[in-house]
Amino acid sequence: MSVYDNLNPPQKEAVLCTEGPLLILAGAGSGKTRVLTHRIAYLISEKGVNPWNILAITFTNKAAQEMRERVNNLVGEGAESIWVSTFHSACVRILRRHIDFLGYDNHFAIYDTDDQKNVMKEVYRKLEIDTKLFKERAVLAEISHAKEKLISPADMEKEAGRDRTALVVANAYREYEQILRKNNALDFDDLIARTAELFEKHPQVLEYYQERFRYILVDEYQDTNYAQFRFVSLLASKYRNLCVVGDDDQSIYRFRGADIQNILGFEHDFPDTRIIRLEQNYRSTKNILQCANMVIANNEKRKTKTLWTENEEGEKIHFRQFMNGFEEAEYVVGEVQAAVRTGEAKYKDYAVLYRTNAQSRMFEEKLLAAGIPYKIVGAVNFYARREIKDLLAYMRTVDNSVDDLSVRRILNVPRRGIGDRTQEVLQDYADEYGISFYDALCQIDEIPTLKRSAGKIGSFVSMIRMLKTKAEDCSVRELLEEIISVTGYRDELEKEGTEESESRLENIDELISTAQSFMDAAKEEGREATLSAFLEEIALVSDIDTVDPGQDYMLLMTLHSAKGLEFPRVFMTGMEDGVFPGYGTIMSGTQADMEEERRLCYVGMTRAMKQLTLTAARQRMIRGDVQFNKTSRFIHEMPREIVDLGHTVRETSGSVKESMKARSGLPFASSKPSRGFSDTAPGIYRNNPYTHVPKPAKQFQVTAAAKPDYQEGDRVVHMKFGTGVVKSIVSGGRDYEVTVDFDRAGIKKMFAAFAKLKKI
DNA sequence: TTAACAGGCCTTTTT
DNA sequence: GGCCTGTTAA
Repeated sequence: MSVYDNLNPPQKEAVLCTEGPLLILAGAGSGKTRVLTHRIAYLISEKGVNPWNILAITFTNKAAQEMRERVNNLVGEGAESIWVSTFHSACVRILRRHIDFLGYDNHFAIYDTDDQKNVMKEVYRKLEIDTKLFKERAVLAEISHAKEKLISPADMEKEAGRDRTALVVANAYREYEQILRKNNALDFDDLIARTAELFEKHPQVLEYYQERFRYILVDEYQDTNYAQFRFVSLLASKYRNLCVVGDDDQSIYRFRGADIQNILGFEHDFPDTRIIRLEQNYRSTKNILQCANMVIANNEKRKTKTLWTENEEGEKIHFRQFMNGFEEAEYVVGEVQAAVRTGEAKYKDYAVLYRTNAQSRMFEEKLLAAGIPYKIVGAVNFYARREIKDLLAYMRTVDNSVDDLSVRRILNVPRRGIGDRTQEVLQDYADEYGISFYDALCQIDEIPTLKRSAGKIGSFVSMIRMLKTKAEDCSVRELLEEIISVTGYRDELEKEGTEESESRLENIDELISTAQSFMDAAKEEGREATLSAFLEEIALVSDIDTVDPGQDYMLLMTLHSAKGLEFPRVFMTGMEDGVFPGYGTIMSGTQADMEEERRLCYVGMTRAMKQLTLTAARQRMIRGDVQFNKTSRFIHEMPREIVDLGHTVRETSGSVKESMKARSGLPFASSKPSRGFSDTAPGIYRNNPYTHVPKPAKQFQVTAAAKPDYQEGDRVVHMKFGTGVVKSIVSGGRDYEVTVDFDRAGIKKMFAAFAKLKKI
């Protein structure tokens, strides 16, 4: 009896089939991590493959960590030389060694979204782009998409042709790249794109890694983008031992460039592919699975498959609707509290999932009040906090003073009386002589116009110099502590004495302990704890990675963050049209967009092992004002006979159960959406002890905005965009969404109440 | 040069 | 509701 006998037949087949391209279509909870880890073990112990020759790629650090642990347990000796990492960190490792082939310094910095925005600001200033006409976010998104497809600024420019708008973006892209290069920095997309470029331009480097990684495994293949596909296929093209695992039904990152074609066309990209399907689910109850299957079956674009399970039938799916988000949160908190009190469950058995991060606030308040331990994943990344970024910018300056962005960030933090004006002069000087911002600081005496600030800048420079010297022979932690004290950063916050400064200080302490544990970990693994390595690790860490399974707290996160995780009990909240699926998808989305939302729903549902509760609110505060939403269309797609609606139902209007019975036999999916659950009679679902007495119905009438006094085809004038023609007017619940083709600014979509268009 | 205030604009989703 | 930008007063 070997370890492989515990696998079911298709799983076993996937483990044993080690040579050549292999596509494993693994449904949710079908044990794919198990297959991957056993496969690695099999390669090493049965096939005599050198661990050194194996590369396993995952999407999140957490998944990588988990796989690493399981591989370690299975393999023992030699496991540490297997590369188990995310796309991003694998690429960083490669680039640190070989990016000099592309003319970069191997000490490059990694820019996060925040840094990218700052670079963009500089681009706008240089090219005199109007922030009103081109949103930074949008341009950055386009650049990102270009990089995901390995499109260079030159390609983009060609493609733009004579399209003015597209040309501006292409120019911005080129300038953006120049700044990054000058700062010796890469953004997230670059990590992949530059590695692919490196492989393509330097065959000898590619060959080195092809020899190194003879066996490649890729998890979550449905979420890879073109650049990642390139990276993987280049690496695998020599030995062709490529095993990818994925599930087209769980593809939820199309918006950031994931190309579902990668998985659907895998057999085409790699002829002679063996395909194995894993359809037995080991995670969820029959009811949960059936419900999820029913929902996903509404998608047209998918490889049809049906998950099944031998698990017990389990509880019904619970659905509860409330008057507002407030009561929804109270219900969730109450349920958890009750179950924990009776010993039926632990906090860590629970996860609360929602569509957007903004929805976490309500739950956070209630949990805080109830004294329940919880952790919110991903709301504001720890490393994105101001104080942390400031301190990291100091460290980055010490590490790589060509990184203008970091130097500029800290030049006047804490306040040193060096203002914008001075910065501008310095930047101009640096630009003129083609030197870095930091070098300009060093040459302050050469700039006559800055006599007055020369002293302040001089002392800043000597402080950085001192830190640089210090960094050479002290640990990361010592350097950090030195920075905190010598800059007066801590003193400044301590003087403030507000609640906010208090929490900032706490964060700083946490950063210090992060540095310490980084050093400890490095020591244990026999690595050197260099400053660069520390900065790199931090750049690639996300929130979910810091979840400690030993602690008993409940988790709150977006549906996206939940992918790859499982919980005994799951709440999916905000199940309303307009929230989930989102407003934008309903109003202006394509069918493909809606299908992605549905897959997201499927992902959420299949996270649950034993208990799944769906909640919705009738009215909800969104962006400051109240919105009224129908129950999510996804709810209506679930089979009603396995959904429990709660029991406390107002008798007068006929119980819900009664009215349901009248349509018995019909799954929700086939009754008209608006009738499946009552959306018209408020106050029916008084199904929890916290529910307040419902208010009179008229309070919940939707008061639509006044219809605009222009029509389709009319010429209108807008304050900023000038004149244009109205293309369409769509009623969007509380306001009208107007699409206008402006003479100068192009096509814009806007809300009538905001836009204040005037007919001319 | 900076702090304080008003107004615009916004939201998916993340490595 | 909160973040960012631009304006103004000190």
